[in-house]
Amino acid sequence: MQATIETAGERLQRFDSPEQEAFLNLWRTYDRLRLLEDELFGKYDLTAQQYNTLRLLRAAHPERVPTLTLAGQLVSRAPDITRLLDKLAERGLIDRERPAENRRTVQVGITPAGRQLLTRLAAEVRQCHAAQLGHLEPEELRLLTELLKKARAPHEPDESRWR
Amino acid sequence: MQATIETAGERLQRFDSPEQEAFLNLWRTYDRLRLLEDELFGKYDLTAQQYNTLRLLRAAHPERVPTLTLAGQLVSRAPDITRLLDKLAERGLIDRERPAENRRTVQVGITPAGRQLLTRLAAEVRQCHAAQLGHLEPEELRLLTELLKKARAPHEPDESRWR
DNA sequence: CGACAACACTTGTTCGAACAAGATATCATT
DNA sequence: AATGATATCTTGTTCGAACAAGTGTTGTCG
Repeated sequence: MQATIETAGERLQRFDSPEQEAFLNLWRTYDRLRLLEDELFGKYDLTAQQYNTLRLLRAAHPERVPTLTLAGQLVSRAPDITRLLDKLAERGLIDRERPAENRRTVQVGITPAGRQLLTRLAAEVRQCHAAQLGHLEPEELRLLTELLKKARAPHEPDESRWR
Repeated sequence: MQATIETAGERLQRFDSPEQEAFLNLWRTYDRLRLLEDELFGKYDLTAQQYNTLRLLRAAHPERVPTLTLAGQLVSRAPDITRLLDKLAERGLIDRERPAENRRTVQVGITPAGRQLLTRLAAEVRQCHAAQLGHLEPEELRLLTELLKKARAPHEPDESRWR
């Protein structure tokens, strides 16, 4: 793993602290990689968040998941989870039911059409991830993932699926 | 650096590939850390993107920067750079001028009020970055930054300031 | 010097993200 | 059984992000 040589003097002109440098690099890298995902999902009129919703529902299938539980498992906060689900439901990719025994919750499930869409997308999604990060060695990928987890660990809610 | 032990079986249930795992962790970590930034900047009615615009302009000061050059240096794409600058100009934090010798470009500069705001924010911003990532060892921070750079390297435009 | 291409934004419009307030259902308490 | 508290979404509204089309300016070529 070869480092980009950078003198302290150079770095200090552009960043106020190593923490800021790391965060801005995190943001920048996210933004660049996100571009590729958006391009792919855009072709299918999906947002990355919608795609991940479908993935989570497929993982739970044939179980259903309450709306807010689902929202808590998403990668990114989703205060407008209801409308996100509205859009998926309009397209017949998910369905919802309000059980008679507890009419407070709304149980969300993926439909056959939703699972079909995921299947149809699978190869392209794998290609996209390979294009994003396939140039890293397996060991680098593992290390990156580990450092990212450690970086956010203090900021994960206790009940988070991402802990 | 101790690894979270995770069996392959466990991981494969949640992620389709190590690349996807890395990307989703990148997204998640960005989202969590971003939360802290947003809270801080929200108090001053700034977005993170606006703050970074001001930082770039301060770095260039007393030089001015053409609008699209500035847009290219931002962390995140900004197709609506004009309106972003409009909002900062309304608040007197930046100013713009159209030089007579080349009326195509718009040269953007930071005002004294803009520099004052950055000064006033400095301590809180440093605290925020410390809260975000201060729990990592210097060596971990350096490694994370390096891996992030390497991860996005193939996806940086040639002329990018982020290369 | 006139047409056309290239440059550097600007504006129109649509859409998702965010926060707050509201609505409905159930549970706990007396 | 009525009251209030809590749980679980839903809706209103505002705002920034994104893409595409439009505008004014300068350079180039015949």
